[in-house]
Amino acid sequence: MAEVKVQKEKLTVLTNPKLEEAAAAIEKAFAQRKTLIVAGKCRVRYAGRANSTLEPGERILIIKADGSLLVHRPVGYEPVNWQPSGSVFHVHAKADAVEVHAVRQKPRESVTVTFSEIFMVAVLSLADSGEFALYASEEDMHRAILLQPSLLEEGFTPISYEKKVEPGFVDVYGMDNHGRLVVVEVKRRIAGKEAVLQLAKYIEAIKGKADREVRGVLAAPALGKDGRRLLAMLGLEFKVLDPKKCAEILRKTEGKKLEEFFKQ
Amino acid sequence: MAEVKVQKEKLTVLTNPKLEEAAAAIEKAFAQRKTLIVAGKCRVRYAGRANSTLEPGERILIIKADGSLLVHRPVGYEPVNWQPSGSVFHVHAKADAVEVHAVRQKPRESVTVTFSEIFMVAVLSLADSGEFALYASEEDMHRAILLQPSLLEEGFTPISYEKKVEPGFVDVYGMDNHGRLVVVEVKRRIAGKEAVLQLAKYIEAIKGKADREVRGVLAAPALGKDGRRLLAMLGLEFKVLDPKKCAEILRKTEGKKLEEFFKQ
DNA sequence: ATATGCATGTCGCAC
DNA sequence: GTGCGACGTGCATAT
Repeated sequence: MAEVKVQKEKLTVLTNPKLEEAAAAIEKAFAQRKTLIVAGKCRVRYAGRANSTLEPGERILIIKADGSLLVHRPVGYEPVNWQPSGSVFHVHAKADAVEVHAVRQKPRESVTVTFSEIFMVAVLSLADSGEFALYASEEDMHRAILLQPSLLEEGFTPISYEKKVEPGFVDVYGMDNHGRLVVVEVKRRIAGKEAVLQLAKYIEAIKGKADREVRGVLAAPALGKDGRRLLAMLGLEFKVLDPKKCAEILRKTEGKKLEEFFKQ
Repeated sequence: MAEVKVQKEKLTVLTNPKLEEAAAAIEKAFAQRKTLIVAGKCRVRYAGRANSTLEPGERILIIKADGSLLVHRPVGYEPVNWQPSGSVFHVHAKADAVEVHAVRQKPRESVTVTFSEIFMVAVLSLADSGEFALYASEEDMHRAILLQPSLLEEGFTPISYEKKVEPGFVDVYGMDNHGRLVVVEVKRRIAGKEAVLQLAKYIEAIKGKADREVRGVLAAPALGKDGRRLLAMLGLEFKVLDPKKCAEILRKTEGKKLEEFFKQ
């Protein structure tokens, strides 16, 4: 076993520790609310909304201070087992195994990772206050239409956004230059059948209440061919709207006019 | 810097390496298709389907042999940035930074992680052939109904499963003891409005083709109250079906009768 | 607490 | 490749 401690608070790494040493380090990491990385041979069981078993193999276990847990196999983007934040952890050193137990309530579920070998234990104190910003989300597209309604069509005037109607929420809702109501469904990806159906649903809800003519417009970067058929059948319209372009518009205008819309 | 190499093939850990040493180790890990874990202070940029920026902070970077990448902040179940498998990596050692670049095609997108400090580099060879099995999935519920149709109701006789109808796939499709067609939509969670709508859609498609009476049954562990209203309005039915119970039935019967259904 | 819809969703399967 | 729906989806938000 080799232990390397650097800057007591920052990083402790054990390589090929004895199982009991590993267990002690893991326990300590829990107590100190540190970030924990364990690599080793383990078996995993999950019981909760579903059940799962994972036979022995070499994986990476990550446990964070907020009570989230990840088990990663050596391939794949997704964790094979996990626990969202808010879990409570316990570790048991057995004769020839170290068992890490994670339980969360609501829903009641648990993950048990049983290590028969441990290659590495890393305990980290990570400080991270860096801001994360995402551009070109659907929300950005909504905002861009509100800021620059001509993106949708000349003469379009927004009335409200994310308006609650019976079946759910209308993304953007406004009026065209002929006085007709326009219901807009926005999608950040190629829109399919379900987007068209969603729009149709809203249209029906609005038509039932309004005495004006109502148009339905699906705004998305593209329209899948399945959606195209349905759209035509239902007498709805499509408008090309690129998320990146919307993000660009927001960047330029700095969103200075947005407050009027957002406080309504 | 402290380097600990153990079992050359299995594990190499650098703690507080100089940036150029870290870069070399990372490069080598890419070349050898190993699993890589880097902890350090970094900034992250993503450009692709959307764009994102993440200002400097201390995080964990994981890169797997299959070309998947994860950036984990010290809190949260989800990676703040990622790249699914199939990405190609490059590392650049700069004067006061190490830049890791991940690019994938289709969709074209890239993640760049720029480390200004590196606390740890761990390079691992992980062997994992352990089988993963999940129980109580929706698929298990389908199977359980086929094996033991009385779960749905006495006298139910399955005709087919995952039958293609115009709007999509019917989960299970059969006949009741009055000779009426039964369309079954299965959900492994509390069923809401969208499950009811999905069922209604299928019913309409079947009704158009069949000359018999058609019943629609939603089978799920529970029904949300929104779903309840809609279900009543549309004249559909609900049957309690517990995923765990279905998994139990499969476990007992060992699925010996399943082949007849699956080969059809 | 429940309901609703987005997500850089990812993934697997069928056509 | 594209379409389609499941997922232990997770997550934020609004009621």
